[in-house]
Amino acid sequence: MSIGEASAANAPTLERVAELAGVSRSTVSRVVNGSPNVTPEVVTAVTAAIDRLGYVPNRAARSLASRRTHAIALVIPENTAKFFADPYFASVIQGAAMYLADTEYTLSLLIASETESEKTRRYLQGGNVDGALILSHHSDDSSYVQLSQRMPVVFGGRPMSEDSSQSYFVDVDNVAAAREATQYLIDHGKKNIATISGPHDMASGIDRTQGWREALEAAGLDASLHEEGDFSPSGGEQAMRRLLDRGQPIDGLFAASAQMASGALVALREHGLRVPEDIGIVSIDNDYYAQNSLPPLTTIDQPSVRQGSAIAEVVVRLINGEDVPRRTIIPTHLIERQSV
Amino acid sequence: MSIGEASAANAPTLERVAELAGVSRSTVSRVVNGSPNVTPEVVTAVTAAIDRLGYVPNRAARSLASRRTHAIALVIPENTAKFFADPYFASVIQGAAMYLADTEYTLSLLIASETESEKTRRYLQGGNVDGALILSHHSDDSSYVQLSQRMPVVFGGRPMSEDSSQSYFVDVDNVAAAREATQYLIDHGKKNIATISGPHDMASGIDRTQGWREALEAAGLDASLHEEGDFSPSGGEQAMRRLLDRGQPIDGLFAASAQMASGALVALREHGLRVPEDIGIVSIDNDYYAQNSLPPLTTIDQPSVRQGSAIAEVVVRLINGEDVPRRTIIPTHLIERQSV
DNA sequence: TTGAAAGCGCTAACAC
DNA sequence: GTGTTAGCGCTTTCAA
Repeated sequence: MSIGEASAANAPTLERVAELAGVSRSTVSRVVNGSPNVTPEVVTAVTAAIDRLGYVPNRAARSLASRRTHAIALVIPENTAKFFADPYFASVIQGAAMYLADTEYTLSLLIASETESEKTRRYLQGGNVDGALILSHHSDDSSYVQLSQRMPVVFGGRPMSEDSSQSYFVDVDNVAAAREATQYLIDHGKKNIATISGPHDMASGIDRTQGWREALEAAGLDASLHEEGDFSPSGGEQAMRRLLDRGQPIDGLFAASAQMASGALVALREHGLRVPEDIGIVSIDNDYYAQNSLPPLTTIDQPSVRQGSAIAEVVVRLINGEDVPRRTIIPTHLIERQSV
Repeated sequence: MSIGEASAANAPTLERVAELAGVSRSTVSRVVNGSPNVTPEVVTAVTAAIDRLGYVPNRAARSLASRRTHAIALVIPENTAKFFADPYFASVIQGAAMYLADTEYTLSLLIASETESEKTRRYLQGGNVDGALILSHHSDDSSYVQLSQRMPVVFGGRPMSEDSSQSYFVDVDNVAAAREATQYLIDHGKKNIATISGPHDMASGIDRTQGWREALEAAGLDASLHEEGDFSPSGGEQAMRRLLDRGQPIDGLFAASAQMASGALVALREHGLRVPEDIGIVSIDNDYYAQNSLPPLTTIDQPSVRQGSAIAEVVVRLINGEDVPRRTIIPTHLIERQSV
């Protein structure tokens, strides 16, 4: 016998509790599941027996009988290394895990590596979880949108799909956030405002670029200074170089992530450009990069921990059959620091 | 019927596969579990049936019958916010999740908040997982060491306990790493080498301080410049201030984490001290703090992703009844950058 | 309000 | 090598 079997072997069963309390197994089950149709005295007796035995329901048996797993999958996108390097995702996981810690649900971490996507899909479809949380949804992975038809699925960020209106998602208003950031630059007298955007196959990439453009056009300013990054510091650094190489005047930068802004700072320093004297920067994300860059960044705070707890809450409510709005928008706010 | 039940309801069962393949359920079970005692032809037939039906074993039923859950808990310590802010932990989780993605095991994230520690304990003891991974083990939480007696438990980092020799853990050689870092400073002519250490109730905190002291004493240098931090940037910043406030000369600093080193940099800048001209710094961790500080830090790389995959591997092998050494030491190496 | 009985889908002896 | 037979521990009609 391996060590692993030891604990399960001696675990008290519902039947033992029933014997000790002098009732049937059904009754114990009702008490455990909080059924209202049980006499208070019986509840007391059963509860006492449960405490005495230290009874914990066997999750597998429960799942098998009830056809519910009490597990929720958190699907992590293909590019794992980048995923974990980004503090945004860590915060979202944290929020989701913390919310679920107070519920009866457990979080299962799933790595959807490209080679194993079929395995992941099967796992999800195979009734192993009651719901799924999908993060960082690119335009090329539509399988998760399909999954929505078979079980509750909630996306962190608006999913890229024709019928995203059918999906449940929690997001910040990226367009508005980008507009606000850009407007801040405009209000501070900047005239040549560039953007380093996110990838064009991610909703947050597209929407933030749109917000930047809207603000610029509303102010009658040029909106051609656009280079794309991948949300990472090095992506930001390279995009900034390309921007600088254009040889056009730039006095303002809207970076779609603080990580990219921090990378841009490196390129700017190389070129002998000072922030905020020569160029003002506003970014999105209030993470370590925003707080510890030199100078600290004026940025839009998108509460990512809260976004994590929100996607978890939505999926739980969906599982419970509650009526939940398809889109949940988390508010953002601008934090003024020294980069403008 | 809630959405959640939909998928499970139509899911093909092992029995359907058996019918389609014209064999008994036991045989299908054998094929699914890779039993060697099945004719190749039967394997082919059954595999074909499985593919045709898109059969996925029901995890709950399997667990119930086999008394194995195929789930492994990753227990995250009480202070969640700090936990997630530290890239070290994110890397360890990443490593563990990636390793398990290639196995039949699933990772369940458990938040062991102080208010819910009883719940966590119950969950673990209740046969919900086949094994547990414990990170960041402080000296005051001995319950997990006890848990080792009931199921395979592997610690990330040497657990703080009288009988840590009884536990399985994966760690770097913290003493040697700290010694090497300090020696590097000595070799570069530093004479007054301070340390900002980790907490004194964590093994990594204690061991790294010891390594620093050993190197200093071996070189006949003073080992009194010691202030404690909590591995975080702000902890490092405050510790550096206390060090500076002592008014003693300091020309070298060994920081027990890159995060603390990055915080120390802030305090140093305030005092008008330059790195590496006035003071040389070596830290531990090759994370983005080490890479993106100004200047980039000379540091000891402890491969945390690898540590994560190692704890996962050890627990899986333990579950499989294999013989595994109680301690697994991951090698470290020094990366030279510009802080010395 | 409670109990009896019938599975949930799978594994694991045990026979053949 | 393969099938038969019991359950694993729980939920859930259905009666009482």
